[in-house]
Amino acid sequence: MHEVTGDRVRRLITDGGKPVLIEILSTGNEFLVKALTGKLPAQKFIEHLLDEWFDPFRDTAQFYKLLKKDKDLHSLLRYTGFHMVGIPDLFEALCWSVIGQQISLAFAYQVKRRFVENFGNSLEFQKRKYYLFPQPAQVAMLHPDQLRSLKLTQRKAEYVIGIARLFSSGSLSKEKILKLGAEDLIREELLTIRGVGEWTANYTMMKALRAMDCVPFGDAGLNNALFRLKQIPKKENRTAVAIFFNNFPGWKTYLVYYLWMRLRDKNGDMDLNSPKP
DNA sequence: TTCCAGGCAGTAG
DNA sequence: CTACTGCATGGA
Repeated sequence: MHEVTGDRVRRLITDGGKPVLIEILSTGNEFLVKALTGKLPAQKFIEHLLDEWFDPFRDTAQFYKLLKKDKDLHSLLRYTGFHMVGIPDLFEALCWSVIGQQISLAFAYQVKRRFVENFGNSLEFQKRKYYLFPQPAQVAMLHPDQLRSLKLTQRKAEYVIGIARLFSSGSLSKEKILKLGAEDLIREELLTIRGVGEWTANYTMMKALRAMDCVPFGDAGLNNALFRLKQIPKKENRTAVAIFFNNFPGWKTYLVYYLWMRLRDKNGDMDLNSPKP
């Protein structure tokens, strides 16, 4: 769905009309966006997309100040400058988090790739194929067996199709969800969806809605990271996790993101002097 | 072989 | 309310 080379990324987008392949170049101070095929959507549309995707205007100074207060968290400061990558499309975010439930990330990526390549609209440019995430209306018509063959479980196949139906029928949309306002109300609403539990609701809210205080309780990776950094006594201790995060009001989501990055760096022996992003 | 992955719904008590 | 179980695959 997106292709990164050096300081630029290509991605197929649509504002409801014909899909357009765009290329975004980051200079460090600004994004330069151009259409490689077709016509670039309105400036407002592009600005909004970049906002939701890269969160460029977030002032993280306060967050780093909080990290500095705890010695055990100093290793997270090596990610200074990283802003959380979002998933602007709510349908995609929900599907992705359902797909990723309970399985390793590597496997989850494989499944998502198969899903996108089988059911997403695509466009070829310079001999490479670029995909949009599958549209709800199309997914709504699938039979669970079509998703099972991509290695989703029967349950997950039902969840994904069910979510697609909610979107294609119009009973669920990002606009409607945002209109609820308070994070608690949104979380409550998401939890009524079959296949969406606490983990998925929080993951979706942080990635698609940019809610700032989301903690995906129960997350295996998160628990591991906190245990390694000596922030919780045992790997599974919901209360300890909650207490830990309460020290970071307004930054819980970012802290989760940084902890996930920290986990990726294996044993934490990354060179602290490596260049910053 | 067993255990665990960026969980959830359904059921029993 | 909490505790338990089946789901399904793949890597360690």
